[in-house]
Amino acid sequence: MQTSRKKISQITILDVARESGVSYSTVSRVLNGFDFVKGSTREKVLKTAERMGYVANIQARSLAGGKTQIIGLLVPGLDNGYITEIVSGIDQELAHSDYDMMLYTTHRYQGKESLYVKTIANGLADGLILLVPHNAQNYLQALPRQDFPYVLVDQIDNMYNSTTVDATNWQGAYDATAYLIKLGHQRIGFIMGAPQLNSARERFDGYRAALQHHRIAYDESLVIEGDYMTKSGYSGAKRLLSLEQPPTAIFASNDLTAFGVLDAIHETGLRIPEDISVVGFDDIPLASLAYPKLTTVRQPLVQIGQVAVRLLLEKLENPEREARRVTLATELIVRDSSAPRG
Amino acid sequence: MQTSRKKISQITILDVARESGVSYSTVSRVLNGFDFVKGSTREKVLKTAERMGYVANIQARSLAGGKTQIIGLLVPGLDNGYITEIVSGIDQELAHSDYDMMLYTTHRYQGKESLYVKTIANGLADGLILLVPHNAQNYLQALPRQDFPYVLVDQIDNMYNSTTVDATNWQGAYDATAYLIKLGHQRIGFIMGAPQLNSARERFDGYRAALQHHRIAYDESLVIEGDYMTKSGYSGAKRLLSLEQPPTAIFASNDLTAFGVLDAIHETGLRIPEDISVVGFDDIPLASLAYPKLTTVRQPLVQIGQVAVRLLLEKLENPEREARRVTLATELIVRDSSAPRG
DNA sequence: ATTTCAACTGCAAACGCTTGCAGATATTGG
DNA sequence: CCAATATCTGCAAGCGTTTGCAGTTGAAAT
Repeated sequence: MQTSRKKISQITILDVARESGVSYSTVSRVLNGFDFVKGSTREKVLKTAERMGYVANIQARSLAGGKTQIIGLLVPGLDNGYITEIVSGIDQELAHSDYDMMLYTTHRYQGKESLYVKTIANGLADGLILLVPHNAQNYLQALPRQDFPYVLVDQIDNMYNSTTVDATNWQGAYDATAYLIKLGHQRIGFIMGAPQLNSARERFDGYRAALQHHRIAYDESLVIEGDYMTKSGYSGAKRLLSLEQPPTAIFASNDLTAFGVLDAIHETGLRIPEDISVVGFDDIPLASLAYPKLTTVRQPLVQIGQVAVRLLLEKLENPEREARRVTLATELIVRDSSAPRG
Repeated sequence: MQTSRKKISQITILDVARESGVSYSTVSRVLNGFDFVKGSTREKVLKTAERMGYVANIQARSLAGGKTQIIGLLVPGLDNGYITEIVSGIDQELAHSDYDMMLYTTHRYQGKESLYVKTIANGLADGLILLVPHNAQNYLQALPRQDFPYVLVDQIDNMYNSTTVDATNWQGAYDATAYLIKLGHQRIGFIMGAPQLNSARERFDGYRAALQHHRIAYDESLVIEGDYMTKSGYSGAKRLLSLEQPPTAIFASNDLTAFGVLDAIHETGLRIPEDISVVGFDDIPLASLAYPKLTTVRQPLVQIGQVAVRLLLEKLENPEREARRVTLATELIVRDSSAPRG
């Protein structure tokens, strides 16, 4: 048997009730802002609670069926500017609300993912934001109630008609590719993201559409499957550069990947952008600090987070509200890593 | 009155008990790994729980006095590579354990800080890690039990004899300053961090000690009070550069500040490092991506997080364990932003 | 075959809160 | 001044667990 953890003198609703001479249910009602409590009583209770340093016990509140004023946030990890930017947006927006954030990292470990969802939805939180879950369905199945309020970020799902926030992945990729074509590039390498994410697929589609639209033949050897990580950009670029006829530009599916590409190119001694252009996607803070400064497709990451929160709060306020999908616009940011074909 | 949230069919310990034909307390004991349960019974219960998709209700468990297997983490915000690196370390280390992380951001808003501490320590989590709390005392006072297990990161406190992890701030600053002096710099600007943090004070002391030790007169006009933010680096550098006799090197108290310094210098057209050297502190991931690559004092940020977790887990396993302070070594990383005085 | 004891299992209370319902207290009109 | 009503308050049950204590079982010892 483990050491039994003695609960020492927590100040409870009962203490506050005793101290202010009312019943504990009245205290509860005051604390929850219900009507039917005389103004003077309310004042008195509030003051006593304050004075005694009362802090509600969330677990008890939740157990009893009350609101926790917590919203859960599930992210794969924190090792990535893309995610931390969105989290930051969520955090900012939540700071204006009465809700607190509880963040869980899954490390993409499937076991934990659905466990967390269940735990959170069991009452630990009032709502849930899922950040790029690899396969949303798995998560959503774990929801104990169909109507538990949640929002999906950057991952659509076709099965459950979920409320979703994402960006114009297709259009962004199209724009970037078209921009490179306009610069005179014909052989444009593409390093894809993790194919199970639909952002990756959409960007790929955008890339192909731009090629086709400009009557450039699609060359499979120029497309490398990656996983949105720096390493895959590095190895992908290495492969592209070793082709008999290497590309004159590389479009990486995200900035992290682009950094790997930058690295690989630097190693070969080629100059950027004189010898080869590089374009990324996301515009994480690092992008403008890289050398050379990265041309990229900006996703409004902070805003994505903010919108996710707003949608969730809407849903929380009005559970009847139907699901909707908000897609924010991307924007091509031209910096120093791209130039006309030499 | 708000909409009452109906609890829909959560699978409880009772369901599992009924299904496997034992009492609910036996199920509880199986789930908590206690002895005194027949092997066959244990198996059966485990299997049934698995099959039924049972997930423990943390709130109930906590209320009843059990362990939550959650450790709380309080950080000022997520908008800072320094913090996210440490958090990442914490996260990594926790991933190997049976504990989950719950992260709260305080935005340095005092009201929330002690509220969170109370909430968490009320049983929501089994332990607590405090990341750079502006004034640790405030937090620690809020602890309902003196012996609630917690660890302070990068902030010592003299009052409560807390378990602490930090880095050799003094030595790191001393080393950086001495390095600049060795390069021939005599007028070395210093931009301080938020003075209420003792890391800021220690670094300042290290800077002064190095000057003194090398018999360079301390010049107050070369020291600017900052707050560890990029903006303060920018404005601080502007001020330093507009001195009649501007410094030939600037030591910024952290990398974020150094980025501001870089910016300000770039604007004036001065070259780095030919005209002026810049040194930072922390070595956040951005540091090696900045232009020019930043010379800086590396703190083992990820490791700091990991150590914090390890100390906390130790304490959790053995509550009798006395508090201790672990100070990790810093290391000067020379990159491209510093050079001999021209 | 009985007793004895270890090995196991179950009951019930408790954790701090919310909330339906009933009861109490003002407040008003007759 | 009383009844009727509106307004407020309190009791008690219940949320899903843990755990002390008492009870049951079964095998070994007599």
